[in-house]
Formats: sequence, C-alpha cells, structure tokens
Amino acid sequence: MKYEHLQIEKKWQDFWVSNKTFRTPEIDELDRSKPKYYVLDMLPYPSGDGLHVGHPEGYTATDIIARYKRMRGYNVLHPMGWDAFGLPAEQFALKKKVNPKVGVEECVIRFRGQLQALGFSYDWDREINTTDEEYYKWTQWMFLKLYNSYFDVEENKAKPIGELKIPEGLNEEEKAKYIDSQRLAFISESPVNWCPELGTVLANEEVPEQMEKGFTVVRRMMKQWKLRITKYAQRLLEDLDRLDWPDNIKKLQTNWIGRSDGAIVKFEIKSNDGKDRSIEVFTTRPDTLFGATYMVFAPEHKLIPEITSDEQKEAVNKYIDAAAKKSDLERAELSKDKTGVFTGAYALNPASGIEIPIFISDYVLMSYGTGAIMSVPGHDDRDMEFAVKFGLDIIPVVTPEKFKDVAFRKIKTDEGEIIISGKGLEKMLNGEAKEFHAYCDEVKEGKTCFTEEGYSINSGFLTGLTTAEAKEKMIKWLEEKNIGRRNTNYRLRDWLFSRQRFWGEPFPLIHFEDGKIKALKEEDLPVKLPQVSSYTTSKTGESPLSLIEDWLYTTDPETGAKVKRETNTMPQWAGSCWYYLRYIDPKNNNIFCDIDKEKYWMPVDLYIGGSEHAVLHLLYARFWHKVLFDLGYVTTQEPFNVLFNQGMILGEDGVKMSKSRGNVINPDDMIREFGADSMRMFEMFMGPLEATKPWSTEGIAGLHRFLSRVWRLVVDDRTGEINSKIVNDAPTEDEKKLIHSTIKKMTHDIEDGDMKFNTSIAQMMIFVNEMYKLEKVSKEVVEKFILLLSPYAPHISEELWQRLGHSESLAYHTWPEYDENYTKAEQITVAFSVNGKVRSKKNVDVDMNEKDLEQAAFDDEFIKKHIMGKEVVRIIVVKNKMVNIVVK
RNA sequence: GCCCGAGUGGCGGAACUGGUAGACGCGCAGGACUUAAAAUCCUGUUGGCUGCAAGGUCAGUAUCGGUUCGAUUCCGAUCUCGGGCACCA
Repeated sequence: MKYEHLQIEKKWQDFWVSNKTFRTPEIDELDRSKPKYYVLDMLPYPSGDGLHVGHPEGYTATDIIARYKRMRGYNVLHPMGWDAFGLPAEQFALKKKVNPKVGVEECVIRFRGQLQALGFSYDWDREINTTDEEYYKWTQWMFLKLYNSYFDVEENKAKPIGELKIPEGLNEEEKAKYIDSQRLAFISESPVNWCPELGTVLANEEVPEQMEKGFTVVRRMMKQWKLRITKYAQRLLEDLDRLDWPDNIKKLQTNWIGRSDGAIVKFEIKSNDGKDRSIEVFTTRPDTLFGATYMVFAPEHKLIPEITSDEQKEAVNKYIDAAAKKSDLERAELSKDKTGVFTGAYALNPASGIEIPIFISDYVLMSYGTGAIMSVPGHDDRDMEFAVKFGLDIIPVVTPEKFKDVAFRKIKTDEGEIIISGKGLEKMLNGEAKEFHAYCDEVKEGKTCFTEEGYSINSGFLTGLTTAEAKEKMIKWLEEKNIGRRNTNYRLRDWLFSRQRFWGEPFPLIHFEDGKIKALKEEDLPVKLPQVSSYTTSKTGESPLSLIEDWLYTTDPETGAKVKRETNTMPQWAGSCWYYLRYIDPKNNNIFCDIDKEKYWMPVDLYIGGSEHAVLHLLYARFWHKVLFDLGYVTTQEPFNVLFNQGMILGEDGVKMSKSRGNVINPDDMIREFGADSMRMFEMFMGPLEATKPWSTEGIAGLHRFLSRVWRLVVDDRTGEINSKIVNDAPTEDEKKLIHSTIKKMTHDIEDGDMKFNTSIAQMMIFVNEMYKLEKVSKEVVEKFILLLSPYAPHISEELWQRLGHSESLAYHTWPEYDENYTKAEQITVAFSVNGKVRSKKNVDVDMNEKDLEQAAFDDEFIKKHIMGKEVVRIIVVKNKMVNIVVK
C-alpha cells in the first residue's frame, strides 16, 4: 500500500474534529498544576482569494509549537478567528449590491476549510469573528470605556471620567466641554484623505494602493473621532524594554513613537496692529537659539490671519489655499523644492534681540510641535535650503570640534574665567584660524550646513560650551526668564478612529437635535448594523449609514427623545485590538473576558505574524491593552510577551507573488498533489522562518518523497502490513546514538525560539537515511521518531502510530527524552594543520588530552611532510577540534 | 537622505561561544531494476590546474583592507539587494 496522503489526511482531520482532540478545556476543568502556553497567530482577514502560501508558513510554525507543548504537558491555547470588517468586503458588497455579510460568510467558510485541510490544531470551539454582533458588542463596549475615561497625567494612567477634577467656576456647558476635551475618545476637526470615487475616507496606509488604481485622493477637513494614544507614548516606549520582541520591530515602534527632547521657546511677535502677541516653538536644539534668523509657521496656523500685513495678505492667502488643496503625499513629494511666503510680520529673537521675519511654508507641519518653528539655517538642512532660496541671514552658532581651539579661548582673570572670541581673538591668533573662518564664511553663504553637535560660537553666554552643556544652560536661562521650558515631543499622532463606511463597528453614540452627543449605556449594546439587503455610498462624505433612515433615526433609550445615530464606523484595526482576550473566554455574555481566566492565560507566550503589522496593529493593541489594564479589566501590562515575524514567501521566480505576475501558488493545488504534511514540512524546510525565500514546487516534491520514505520504513508497500524489518528487539547502540541525537537536536531547535525548523527536518532526513541502511530496525526507535515527526507532519504520524498498534491519538503522548550519554560520539575527527591550513585528519578518542593530540599530529605522515626541514615556532592544540603547527 | 536586515555551489540553505566551509534537500550526471517509461534504489556533484588512477595542489563564503597561529564568524571602508521611515524642527 502506497502513501496515500489524501485519504490519510482526510481521515485524521475528521478524527480531530469529531473527537475535539484540540479543544482547550474551560478553566474549571483544567489541571491548573500544569504550565500554560498561549500560542497565537495574527488574526487573518478572510479575503475572497482564499489562503496564499504565505499564510500557512506562520500557522505551521505556531502549530508545531502548539503540538510540541501539548506533548510536553502544557495546557495549550491555540485559537483562530477572523478579522472580517474591511474595505475589500465593502467594495464587493457595493459592486454586487449585497450586504457585506454575505461575502464574508463565504470567505470564512473557504478559509476555515483551507486551514482544516492543513491539519492545524486549533480549538475551533473558540473561533471568533470581529463582525459577529456578539463580538463587536464588546468592541463597542471598549469604545465606551475609552470615551468614559481620561488620562491622569500625575498618575500616568487612565481613570474613569467621573474621577476627573473639574476646574472651579465653570457653568454647565463649560463643564461638559471640559470633560469632552479630556476623554480618551474625542471628536475633532481634522484633515482626512477623501476619495470621491469610493465615497469614503481612506487611512493613510490605504492611500498609495488606491491611487495606483487610478482613484483620486484629496485632503478635506472633517469631524473625526480620535483616540488619545499620544498620552500613552511614554509608556508604549518604555515598556518595549520588557518585551522579548525582535530588535528591529522594537526599533520601528521606537521610531514611530519618535521621542524628541528639547525645549519650548516663546518669541514675542511685533505685529502690524500693535497688539501684544507671542508664539511658542519647539526645538531640539535650544543651544542654537542665537542663530535663529527667521520663523516659519505652518500654512494652517491660526495666528497667520492676525499677523499678516495688508501688503502680504493676497500672497499669503493664495499660498494657504494652494497648500490646503495638496494631499499629504503631494506635500511630501514636492518637498524637494521649498516654497513659502513672507507674512510681513516680525518676531523678536529672545536671545540675540534681533528682529526676525515670519514666513509661512508647508515644510512646517501643523500637526507636530506647535505648528511653528524657529529657523536656524546654519545648522538645519531644511532651514538652510529655505534661507538660501529666500536670501535670509545665516549665522554660524556651532563649530565642529576640530576648530574649538581657534574659535574661542578661555582666559583666567582675577574676576574668573572669561571667554574671548570674535575680533579680539582674531588679533591674538595672527591668522592661525584661517580654516575656521573659511568654515564660518561657508555657513554664512549657505554652502555648508553643520547639523551635528560641537561647540557654541557667536552665542553670547553660551559661547565655548559643548552642545550638551549649551542646551542645558539655555533651558535654565529660558526657565529663569519665564520665556521657555524643557519639553518632550513625540511624533506619534492621536489615532484617527472613524471611517465613513458601512462595514465596520457602529459607534455607540447618539446625536440630539441641539448637537449634543450622548454615549449609550452598556446595556444598550450592541448597536447593530442595519439588516439591509444592499446600500449605496453617500455623495456627501458621510457614511452609507446616513442614508439608511430606519436605522439612522432612533430614540434615546433614557428619555425617548428623537435622536440620530452616529454614522461613522470604526476602522478595521479596532476588532483586532483585543481579539486575543476574547479567545480566552469566547462565549461570555457578562464581560469580554473573565479576569480570572485572563490571569491564567495572559500574556500571549508566542505571537507570530508578518512584519507589515510591526507598527500599527501591534501599537494599537498595546495601547488598548494598557487602557484595559489601567481600568482594572486585565492584570497584564503588555499583551504579547514574545513576538516573531515570519518572512515572506516569494514566487518561484524570486519576486513577490501577485495575480498580475501570474506567479501565485495555490495551497489547495499543493495539498491535493503532495499533501498537507508535505506542504507543512516544505514550508518549514525552506529556511529560517524569518527569512524571505522563494517557493519551489520541485522542493515540495522532495519533502513528499521524504514522507514516502518514512511511510515505507514502517509499512510494506505491497502488502500494507508493517514492514518486516521492524522488530521488537531492544535498540542497538548505533540506533540509540542516532535517535538520541535526533531527539536532542529537535528538542533544542524548538526550545531555543529561533524558529529554524529547517535543521530539525534535515536531522530527521539523516535519521531516515540511516535507518534505510539497516537490515533490522527497532520498533521502539521508530516509534520515538514518529513522535518527533508528529508536530511537523501530524497526519502521517497519527496513521503510522495507529498502524504500529496504538489505539489513542499521539497528540498528547509524551515527547521523547534523550540521554546525553548517547549523543556523544566515542571517536571524533580532528584536523591537523600547518600554518592554519588543514593538511590531514584523524579519528581519535573523544577528550584525548592535548599532549597525545600533539603527538598524534607530529606522527602524522602528511604533517611530517609539511614541516620537514622547517622550524616549529608554535603549536596550538584545541581539544576535540584540531592541532595547528606554525612553522618558519 | 536616514534607520534596520542580508550577500556562502547551478538553486533553497548548513556550519555551537573564531577552530575540518558547503550538513540536508532540490537540480544535474552516471549506474541498477524494467521490453520501455514512471516510481524506487545506489554513486558522484565548489572551481581551476595536475594525474591512467588512488591522489596532489592552488583558489574560494559580495569587494578591499585589518586583528589572529587560524576569520563565513570579530573590526574598518566600499558595492549590491531587500525592508521600513521620509520635511517630525
């Protein structure tokens, strides 16, 4: 009987499902004395195309770990579910004029079928779907928690909004406004990427994709819901330290959060109307304040209309209009050439006292810092470029270290140390400082821009200090004069949380006629999406929900007043922010996850997914988790303890798989032809999990060949009986050595967490090759090998296990132990080399002492030949490795 | 431009803390079985030169240089490819 993968795989998949082999018991039935292991895949979006070969790569790795841990006696949680809200489903629904639910259900069935066909050991009883009403009820519930919380800066944590201290002397309306301004979920007017053809806003990361398809994207101001993730910037940054994540992912998040330390500096504005005004700017280089020769405001800055002179009004307005029309992308792309307009207003440099002009330019972003900057063209590339273009003054205020001796002199006098620089010093130096002056001239002319740290020059009380010292001194000076303070800025923006779509979680909010907004109560959840058979986009930029009047108009459950529902829906990221908690307690109707169960299972012990989620999903989920922690709903500060990123699988031609290139490999075809076990084995054999590597159909055939060899080792091809060479004898010494070193290698490969399963598979191949050479093989050894193979190729393993006479599944059988004594060879090959070049090899006893080894080398004929007639100057002996003789 | 990561046979990739480069698989070549083919099994497979042969010898882990008795591994510079960020003051 040949290795019939289709039949075997079907048999065991049915067995696992009907026996619920991989069901994780509820917490009260669990043996709590056993350790737990929570191994999780990133929540997939069930697209219409079905799985591609990249999906099973990560899933196979987690499945191997899950199966291994079960055999090691852990309570394992290994669930799967669907992130089914999202734009593709919505586009499909609009095109086919159906409810997106219809398409999603089909996709889920297909995806689930494909995953089961690969034999993954998920507990399907815990399957979740972010679009189920019973699931998104809790997403809405969490939104309410965010809405009804504020961030206490003193305690550095979120608290219920009821605990917010409200400033005294406010009337009711002001109070409400103040409270709204502190909520973690808040509404604000902000620019969005509006796509007229699609009739929706797009997330930044969706813009390039849609523009490629020929759609237009314009910037537009709209009222948007946002989440105050910026309050958590510092904690999100600090807590990266406690996570066992790849360094590059930590770095990506660190950069994304983008902490900058510096100072806020206040500049007085000399306005044309004589009113007193001032403007604050953020700078990371307060030490260069003396070199600030102009200021730039973002075009959206509110102060511009007030300060612009009559003569400049027209030009300024024109510039603002033009900037508003540009999308973020265009603003960035056209950035090579700096543009801007003078406002006609001036500010006073607080350090030098010089009047400096105020410009507007779109190279300054309204969304970072204060939306205005002080420009130090001598020491900032962008400022330099702008200054050259507009003919503005440039003052060098920092010198590279190499000029520090000619840039200034410290002289001790009776009154203490004084600094001499400038003209006075020039005379003293007698022309010695030529190069330094050339540097200064180049800076002034806009030819050189020194952006690194050095020593302050031309900077009054800072002159002669290092950049670090000058920063400190300037901040102190600013604080004393009350015109500035130390400050930290983050690049992280608040999370734009609303989308004008149908297919997302509705916000649990109602709008009264007078414009007031009210959050619904927990007991009013879920706010369900309308059960329409089809719908259309609105032309106004509102969600399609705004056209569904039956749904839109409702009554306030408390007062019965006529109200409108909020028509925005949440972004796709929302549901995946907390799904890992729902798996723990998927059917709970009272809370999203019982805290006792959370305490047992969390944090996730291993989380595997693609690096495309390095920032967004992983940052958003960490943020939500921290809010839940602050409010006491979870006991862990971080959700994902260990993270691993799988690499991409390319097409056979070495480039990314895509429909247009026609190099897409369909896993269904592979499973049909070679089997799920071959597929799993090959995906792991291609290389380390993290590597990007090309697919090879010839390669998977090789793994199928290997599994056939395993099959024939156990089963007689012709009769279907157990291979007659398998005997009940005790294992021979050679067999023991082989199986024990195989167990050792495979155990270590899984335990070390590097996810390099390719070498484990190579070891299994070596094992099988060796067994083929033997006349008789011990059944005990073969059985141990099948246990080792089972996490990788579970179907064939179960089948062979059964054929060898076991009535129970091997899924919970103990993982084989190895004996260190059998993993060591008695003899080892050592290399003898002369001057570092290997000239001979010899088998010697393990741990032969250095003296004997050295002697063996000198006795070696080839070595003799190479050292004959030469002087031996040095001998290096490394036990069990080599002897190197250095001759002259 | 900035920040990561990677360059090893025809291909995917091995090589523990510096100590025998190329495990394992694919492909290819040769052989066995077969009327034949498929399947299977066995052998060989980094390159050059040399030898009838066993072998000998030199070169070789992107390039150049350094440290070392010894470097795929450590250090410096350069090149190429992949990924991320991109006016964040």
